[in-house]
Amino acid sequence: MNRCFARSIAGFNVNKVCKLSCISFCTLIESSKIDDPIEVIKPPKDDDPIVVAESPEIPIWVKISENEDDFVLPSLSYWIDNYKRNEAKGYDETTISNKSDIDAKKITKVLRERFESLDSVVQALNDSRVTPSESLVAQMLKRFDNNWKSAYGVFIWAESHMGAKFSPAMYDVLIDCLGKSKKFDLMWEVVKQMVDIGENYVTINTMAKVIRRLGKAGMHEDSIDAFRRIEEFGVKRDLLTLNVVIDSLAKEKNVERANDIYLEFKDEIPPNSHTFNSLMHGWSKARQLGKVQTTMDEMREHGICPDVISYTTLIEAYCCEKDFRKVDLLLEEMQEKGCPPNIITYTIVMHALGKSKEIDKALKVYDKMKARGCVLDTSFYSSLIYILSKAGRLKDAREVFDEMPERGIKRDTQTYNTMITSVCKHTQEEEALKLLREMETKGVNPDFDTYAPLLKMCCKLKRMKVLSFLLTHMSDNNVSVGLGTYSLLVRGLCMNGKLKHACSFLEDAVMKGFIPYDTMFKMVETELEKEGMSEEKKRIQELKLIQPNTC
DNA sequence: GTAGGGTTAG
Repeated sequence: MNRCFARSIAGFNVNKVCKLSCISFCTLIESSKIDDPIEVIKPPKDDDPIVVAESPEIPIWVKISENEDDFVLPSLSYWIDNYKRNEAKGYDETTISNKSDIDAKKITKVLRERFESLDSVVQALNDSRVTPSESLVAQMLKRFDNNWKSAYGVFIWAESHMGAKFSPAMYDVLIDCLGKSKKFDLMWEVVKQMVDIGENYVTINTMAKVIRRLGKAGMHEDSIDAFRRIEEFGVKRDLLTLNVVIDSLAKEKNVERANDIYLEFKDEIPPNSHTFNSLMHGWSKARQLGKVQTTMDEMREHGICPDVISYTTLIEAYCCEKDFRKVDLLLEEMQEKGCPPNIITYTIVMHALGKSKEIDKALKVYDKMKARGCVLDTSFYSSLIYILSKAGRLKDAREVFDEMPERGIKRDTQTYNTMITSVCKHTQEEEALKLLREMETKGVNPDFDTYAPLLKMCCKLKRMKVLSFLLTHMSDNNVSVGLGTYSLLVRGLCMNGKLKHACSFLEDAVMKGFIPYDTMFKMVETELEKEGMSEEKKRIQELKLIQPNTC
């Protein structure tokens, strides 16, 4: 009785009847792309047989809709072609019942619930009767890396079933995840656990993650402190770790402290080019051109010759000042000194020219490189696509994108992201979704930056159905749906008159244990006020008072 | 994780 019959799911032929368990059916429904031409005759309930039949007319989706508004009737028929193709490939029950896939989906389903505490996550996972594996955990940590409670829950649950400790690398992933969510007490607890497991469990990688995550959270003194005490964790305090802390501080807008640390330790730990390059980069980002130059001088005084990275950093600093005359001089100097510019140097120069509306000069850099037979890479092309699109030349940008394979350059995530962003900026919805689909067929993995412009565009166009499709798509592709996503959605929906949806996303974020930015609340409240929706406003204000559970 | 992707609107 636990089996049910389904017909014509997701483009399967009507004549082809497949047997699916309830769970398979639900996972299929959950993972199915938008606008499948199906009609669920009977809503799925546990242990209930399900009958699905093809809708005779337009595709209708009747499943799980509590709110009609969420499921706008489809217009994106081209997704359906995809299914036709899948059908041709013989996509059937065997494909969808792949065990590890099913496990991943089961776990994901469990983790999408809202949990009060870490213990309740672990409990729910215990009840799921899934047997954990190392690869399943790795996948889930990635999928939920913006959601510490789920990630840590999976980790604890799995380790308790595996009968052995995870590898140091897996622990490092957990450390990074907790640091990303600013759960520093928990992060340190895990570091201590690692120390207790045995020697060499904590490595320079672990401590680099700790230092960088503290730095990113603006806790610069804590990150410096972690470096000072690093030997307590069995990691040497050497040039490698010194460079990590200097680089982290320089990147996190605290190059002054980075410089302090360099001065404090330079006698004990003699710096190398890496140290100076990080400092130069920090000064450049702080828009302190003079300091970039003096750091380079100091480098020479230490008997270290500036390398291509030092020069490139200096050039980037002049690019920020739009001093392109000086940039040209430096490019010449590099040639003379036998340290010629490389592809990265040229990409920076071209990009800066393009951003400064000097598109013709930027294209001259491109021509020069082509003429010289330079090997151009994907990042270079992404820059080119970006500046062309920014200059309003979307057609040219697309042409460059299309030409890449002919020139033997593989289009990667970054290339697709740039193209998708460009197309979305011009609100070409179909094109944008086609590109996402193309990524799928070409096996290029999407990341957060792939979805962000698409989600924004959907907010603008009020495409709620596509939006919900994209969110599922994200998670299915192991791109974690975190605070960044919620923030984008709340803002986007608020600004485009989808207030109720903005509220429910805000609520969802709180329930998932995220602490929304103040601006998210403010924006929603102001809009609700404007619309005179006092009931909802009260609800949101109450939401603010909910203190997230820390364990 | 020593240098290259652009983000919040009006």
